[in-house]
Amino acid sequence: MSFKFSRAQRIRSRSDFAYIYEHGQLYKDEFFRVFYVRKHPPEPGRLGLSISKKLGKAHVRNRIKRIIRETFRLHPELTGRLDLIVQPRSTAATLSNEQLRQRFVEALIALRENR
RNA sequence: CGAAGGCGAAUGGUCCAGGCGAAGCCUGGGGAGGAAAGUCCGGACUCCACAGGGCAGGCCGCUCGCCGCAAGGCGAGAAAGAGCGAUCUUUGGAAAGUGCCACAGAGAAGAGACCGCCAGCGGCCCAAGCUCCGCCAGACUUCGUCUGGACUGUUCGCCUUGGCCAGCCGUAGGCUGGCCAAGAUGAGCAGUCAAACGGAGCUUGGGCCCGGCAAGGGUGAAACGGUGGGGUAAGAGCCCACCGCCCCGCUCGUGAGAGUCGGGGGCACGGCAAACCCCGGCCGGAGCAAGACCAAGUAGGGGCACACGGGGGCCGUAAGGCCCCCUAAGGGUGGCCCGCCCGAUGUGCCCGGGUAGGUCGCAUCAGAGAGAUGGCCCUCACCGGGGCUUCCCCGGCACAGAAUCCGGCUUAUGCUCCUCUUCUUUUU
RNA sequence: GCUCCCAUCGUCUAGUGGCCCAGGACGCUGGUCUCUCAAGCCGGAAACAGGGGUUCGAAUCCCCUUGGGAGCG
Repeated sequence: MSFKFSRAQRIRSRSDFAYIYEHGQLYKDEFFRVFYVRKHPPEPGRLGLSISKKLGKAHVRNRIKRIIRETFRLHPELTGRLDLIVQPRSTAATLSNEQLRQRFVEALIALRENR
């Protein structure tokens, strides 16, 4: 099985973002806000990231994005059939890499049970 | 993540052929920085109907040389300042003009006289002494001579000091008014004693006014040369010597500047230009979300208004600067003027409608287009700590990440290496 | 990414080189008033984002840093 993060797995167009913000559901916890939409013809999940400059300088935001993307790639069983837009909150910048991974997996599990 | 290559063939355009060729899959060279950062200066590039001259504005500023369009950098120097020193910091013009220099202080820019010092001349007042005249009293040696002409009390006015009270402003405290006490002084009245004062001149001392001085005190961030001598009523570059300063010349240096040089000048010329400004150099404006092309879509939309374009005073050809009135006077030249250009066209306002896609710009092998360059493990090197020390264990390794590119500046930073020098300590 | 703007008591602000160890309002706080609270009256604390420079003197002028905010086809 491939763990690539192909272009099809990314939310890219402005209209897709607008649709998910408009029609999606919202999950919130201490570290993330996640907008998500369940797709009825089952398709691979897609991910969009939105990080405010308030979280830190460019290298800090890059680290958070990489860890979230990595977690998304490694857990297709949690993200299938979902379009996600993840907004990390400013508390996420204080987490270590390992903590960030764990918290995001926990968030995805909570999100699945919330359906 | 990905240039490139291979497999792949949907779909599109064409009458046909030929050719182009998306997604997906495979291989895959290569893949963050010295600051990629801040966006503080520049440049390339693109557009702005854009050939030129200017106004305004911006940036830069010791000298010479080199590199550069420029910003800036490098090297060698100059002056001033800091430091024991190595070294570091600063840099056009204040004698073109305008402006500012609070408070304090006498005076803040061709300044000033508060305290202070002062001879002579001058004016006024007071005190003391002497001389003279008149007046009074007494004594005596009787045409006159000698001696003396003061003190005390009280009333009123004014001044000073102290105390108390009231009002006002206030942190202290101050101002105004009233009362009391003391002192000084002027006028009136009274008393004592033998008697109860007037004038003129000179000298000395004191006070005030007019006047001379700018040495000293004091204020300030800053006070219009310093030291010594002469000089004077007291003083002063008033004069002199030395030091300092300014100007001119000469010499040296390409120059900023320098000189134990020569001459002149008694000396004036304070600070601020990161205040306006002046001088010199450079710059047209905006910015890759610039801009170009393709596709789709709309409409070659409708209505109303406007049509050479203000006036006056001073400097200037004009922009511009200062002041006033009237008001919104085609548009473009992307701050403005001249000039130039457009004009069945342009602008302003109102109403209505459409797009939010793609490609290029966009990279000399980093390069996307919701934005890659990552995580974990192993090994080695380095740094710190510890231990059972040819080894082992634990921890650490910064600042921070391209989005058109390039040149600088500034700021943030861990470790390693190299070169030169100073100071301190120790040893010799 | 590019181009700009702003920062003064807890909040809103005044200030445009010296009169400012920074003024005002609301809020906070101590006292007074009241049976109590509020209002009123009297008083107090509280700020120039940070650093460096120019100047005799900086909230103000210049530079750097930090933190907020706005615009763009």
